[in-house]
Amino acid sequence: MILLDYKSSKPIYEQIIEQIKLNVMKQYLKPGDAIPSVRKLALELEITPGTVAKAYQELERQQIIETIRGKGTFIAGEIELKPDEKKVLEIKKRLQTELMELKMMGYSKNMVVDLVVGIYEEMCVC
Amino acid sequence: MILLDYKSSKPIYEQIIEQIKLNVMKQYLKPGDAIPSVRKLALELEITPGTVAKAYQELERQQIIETIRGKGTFIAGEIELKPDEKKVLEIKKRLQTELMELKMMGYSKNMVVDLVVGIYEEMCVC
Amino acid sequence: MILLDYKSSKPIYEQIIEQIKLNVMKQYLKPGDAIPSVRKLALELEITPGTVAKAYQELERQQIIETIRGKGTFIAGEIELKPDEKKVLEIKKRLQTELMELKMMGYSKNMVVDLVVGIYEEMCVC
Amino acid sequence: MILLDYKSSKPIYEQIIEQIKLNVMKQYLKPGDAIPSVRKLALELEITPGTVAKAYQELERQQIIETIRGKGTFIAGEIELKPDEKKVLEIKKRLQTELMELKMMGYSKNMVVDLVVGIYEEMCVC
DNA sequence: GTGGTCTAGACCACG
DNA sequence: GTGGTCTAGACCACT
Repeated sequence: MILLDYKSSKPIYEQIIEQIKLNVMKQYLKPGDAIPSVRKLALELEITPGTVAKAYQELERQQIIETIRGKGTFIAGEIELKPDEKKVLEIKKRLQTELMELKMMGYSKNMVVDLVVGIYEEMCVC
Repeated sequence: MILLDYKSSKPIYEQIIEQIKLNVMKQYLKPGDAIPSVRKLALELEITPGTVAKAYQELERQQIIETIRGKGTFIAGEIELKPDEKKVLEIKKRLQTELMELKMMGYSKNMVVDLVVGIYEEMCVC
Repeated sequence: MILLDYKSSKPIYEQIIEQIKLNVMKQYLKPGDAIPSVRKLALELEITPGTVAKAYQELERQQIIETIRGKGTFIAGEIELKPDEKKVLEIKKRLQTELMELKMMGYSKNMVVDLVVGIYEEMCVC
Repeated sequence: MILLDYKSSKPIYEQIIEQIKLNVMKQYLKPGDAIPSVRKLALELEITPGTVAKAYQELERQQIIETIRGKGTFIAGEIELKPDEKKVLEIKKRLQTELMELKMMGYSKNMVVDLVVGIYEEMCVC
């Protein structure tokens, strides 16, 4: 369910966050579903519990998951869509970096759009 | 010409690389144009020369610039477009991360496409 | 009568203690009134009896309730007001934390006082 | 400058967060001021660097401080006051808990207001 | 059983 | 020098 790239420079805890978000978006994980306990996932991924805990805490901060004391961790009931101007700006900057790389490799506007649409559609059930 | 965000988590040297590439793409910098020496740029940006040197080294490796001993540093004659499968894959992964964030903020496919087209067009003279 | 927030970081048993105290203060519960047995309340709140028992023990220690073997549990006859210097100090510390958060959100002194008065008045029959 | 209560049940990293916020509010720390490095503060407080790092990361998330790569950590330039409905509700709940305790010790409305005003005024320069 | 916190180290990239 | 990440444990409170 969660695949890590241990060689990646992207921190493991961020990879976990992303994978779970992706699973939620693809509706493999639905509101109320339990996700593995910190220790269980740590064993499964062969990492230390602290790293999983860090990921879970960030996900809880983002209200993607909810922890119930002594019970476990669950996908949050309602995930609110709140557009955040500041965050969009950051994302735009990062997108620019990537689009620039593509453009330098000869990607035209249409090719870029096709690529983006492909990624977007693959990401959801819509 | 080069604007740095010292608070950003993106390394300064990467920001320099990116800004110079952007200038090339917007044709503010054309093949053969001189770019400031390491020391001069370091002074201008109020950073240490080592950081600028690191950026220039990487740009030279990517054949965006050329250093001619005793003369200075220049934008490379011809920048070749070489689509690199591996690199595209990496970019796709990073794009997915960003698109996911947008989707979680309520961005529809069309909104994402608009955003991307906007960034792409702003990036070039086309 | 007792509402729990299972997602809250505040322990369930503490929530029970607080809710019962609140009921006493609002005079929904008066000296001599019976309160549900541990098992009954546990069933009602869908939690384990141990958690309810823990709450009742603490309430008994604070002389808010009294357990009469074979009869049940009741609101204590007279609840004494004993100002406890040490406890007030602890409360002040915690209040400071909360007031600081409010201040950082732009709450002026008057706004804070209004808020506090509102909470206080809502809490009692006065 | 930062005093910890090692016996407190309040996590050390939260105590650090609070103390720094307090210092900012009292204007002992002003925008642009450097705060001790993770290692330095850890040595000073005789705790491990990880705990300090956790506090600093949370403060950065709240935009109270800013870290500049390889340089250090500084008080943020502008601290924005953004009232957050949800957060206020949480604070109200916690305030209710504390006010209830006070009321049970015989504190009248006026006494509570005096206490709160005292804490608020002590907290700032205003 | 659960998650939260903390220790005492380590390694890394950055400037 | 700086902060960020991670390990491999430990202890705690809660259910």
